[in-house]
Amino acid sequence: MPELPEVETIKRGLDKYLVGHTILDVDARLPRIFSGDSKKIVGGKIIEIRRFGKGLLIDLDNKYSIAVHVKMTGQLLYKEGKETEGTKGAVLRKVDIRSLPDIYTHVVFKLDNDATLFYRDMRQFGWVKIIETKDAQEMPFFKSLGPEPLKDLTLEKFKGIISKNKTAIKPLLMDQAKIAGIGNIYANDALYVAGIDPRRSSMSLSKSEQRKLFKAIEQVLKKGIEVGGASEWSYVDALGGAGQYQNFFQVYNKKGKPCKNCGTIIEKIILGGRGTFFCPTCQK
DNA sequence: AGTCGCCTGGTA
DNA sequence: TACCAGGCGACT
Repeated sequence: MPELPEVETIKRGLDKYLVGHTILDVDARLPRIFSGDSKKIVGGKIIEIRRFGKGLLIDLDNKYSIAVHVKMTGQLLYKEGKETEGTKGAVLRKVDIRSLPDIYTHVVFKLDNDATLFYRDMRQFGWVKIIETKDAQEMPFFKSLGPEPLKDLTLEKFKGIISKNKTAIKPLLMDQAKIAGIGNIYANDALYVAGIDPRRSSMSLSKSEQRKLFKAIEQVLKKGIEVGGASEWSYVDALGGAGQYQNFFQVYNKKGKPCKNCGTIIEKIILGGRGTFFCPTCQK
């Protein structure tokens, strides 16, 4: 699920529903995606959810944390207690929480008050790790992240990153070590909003283009968060609900459709191994 | 910097 | 049947 706005939406859902619960039991059904000692978190109370790039940390009050990366199809799904079961799950649209756990559910966290947290992942690319909270920043994934848009990625830092690299601008935006959180959807859309060809060498951008791209990144990420992320594929929020950013795609997944600005047909190429969509007229 | 592998499912 | 998919890491 993927990118910053989607993971942020999950985080906010977990803030609302998961914090305060005590973990009573952990059932790791697919050991390949699970690491660490599940016994360490039993009895721990969830006190905070933190997001770094596309990764999440669920902190407990006993010095342990659950680190989660959902990669392409992972989902963190919260089901409330029996007394009110269905009032949240029933309105669900993409994943019916009442049907869990199913064959794609790989970790089940049994919580107090009859609530449950499920980690569900069709493609099994994601991971769940039990770690000591103090070790989180030392994990390779979290340690390698660059600055975050909408947080510590300032225009000055962005200009520095852009001007020091000669790689194509789109793969650079998606390099988590350079900038954390941008994935394929928002990289495509931000470059469209900024009017920049995704194949351009990063260092070839003018000062004005650097500023436009910085603003475009903030704009598309903010919009993504505002509408709860993009549920074009399997992404859902913590209650199994769909986001709406797919209705606001500028160029992502729009091959063959007319550009919203000039009507030119949107093209698709492969860049850095990923599908890349752009308007050959508006993006130079 | 590019390609492949990890997996499963949806679509042409 | 072949190719595609919000990611990432380990290879060349």
